[in-house]
Amino acid sequence: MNTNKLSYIEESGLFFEKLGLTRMAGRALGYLMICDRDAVSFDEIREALDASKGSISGTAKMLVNTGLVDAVSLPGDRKTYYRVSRTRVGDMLRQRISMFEAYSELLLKGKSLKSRTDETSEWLDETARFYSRVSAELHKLIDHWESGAQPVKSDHSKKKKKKKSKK
Amino acid sequence: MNTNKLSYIEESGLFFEKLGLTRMAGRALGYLMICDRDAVSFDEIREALDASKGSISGTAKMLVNTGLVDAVSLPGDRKTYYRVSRTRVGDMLRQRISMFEAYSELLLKGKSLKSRTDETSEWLDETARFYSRVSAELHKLIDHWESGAQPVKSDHSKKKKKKKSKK
DNA sequence: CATTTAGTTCACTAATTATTGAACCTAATG
DNA sequence: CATTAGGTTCAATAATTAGTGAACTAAATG
Repeated sequence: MNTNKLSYIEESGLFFEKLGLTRMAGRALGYLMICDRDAVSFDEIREALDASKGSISGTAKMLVNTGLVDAVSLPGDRKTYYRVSRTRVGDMLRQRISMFEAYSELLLKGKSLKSRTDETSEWLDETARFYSRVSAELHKLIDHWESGAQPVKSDHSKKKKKKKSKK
Repeated sequence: MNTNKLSYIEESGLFFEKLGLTRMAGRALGYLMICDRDAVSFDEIREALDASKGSISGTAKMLVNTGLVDAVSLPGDRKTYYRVSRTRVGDMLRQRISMFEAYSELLLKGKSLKSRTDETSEWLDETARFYSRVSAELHKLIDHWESGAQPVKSDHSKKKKKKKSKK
């Protein structure tokens, strides 16, 4: 594999590590993104990343469980293949949104525990409302995008891009 | 301190730990939110959290550096006091948005490294455009909110402010 | 100048976690 | 049935990191 691709794989490893995956999972995902193949076997991933079977085993499970990667099996072939998930683009964001909601709730709970009203309680209240709003707007944005403003899944029809209506 | 507040502090510790702070920093922030005092000294925090000076020292620096907490000093008093930051509500979100932008760029870079067009490259492109859009919309939302759609900072209008005179 | 106050710094401990590599498992194949 | 392919599991290692506590510093106070 060429140097650019190898360093992309490392970059991807570091990026997803920041998001809470393991570095190895980030590497594997980066590899799947750029490897120009429809699906890649367990052992091909292991070799490309120069890692142990144990590590790839855990990594593959993690990526499939979080929905970032799809496992693919083929008739007459006992290997498992992997590829970047065909899920909708918003799926990853939805998880993040739940953090905003949890934050909003944490702030409101904090406010309710206070026994006086002060600038901090006002801040708690406003910030909670803000993140609640952020969450709602993001859900709207995802729904709008996924409802066809942009084509998403391979749908076996002709790819014609419909223009987005102005918001 | 009552049990509810103590467990809120722990809950806050765990929450912010998930966001990448230390557990102690999350505890401190939770404590500042609910402690019903205008500002709290280093040693009061240390005592409330039953932690070491070293830990609170690092924690206080971290919270002030990330803008979540303001340090306050008073004339004729050599202690440093801390309180939940008076920054605008969007400040914390802005940092998160930069991750969406970084993600979008990572995906586009991945696409550019591919030597063929396939479903994965379409996915890379669309997902990149989606997160770029998410980022833009969030910036708009923050600007709108902070520009006065909702009151944010203690301004110099009708809100009455209390003077601190502690010693 | 000596003491006190308010923190800072740092070596160490404790805890967690990713990765390895070898042993193990199980379904398919010879 | 024995072997092999394709993983899974787990004990051990490596690496990172939070928190402690004691030694230290710098500024204010007596």
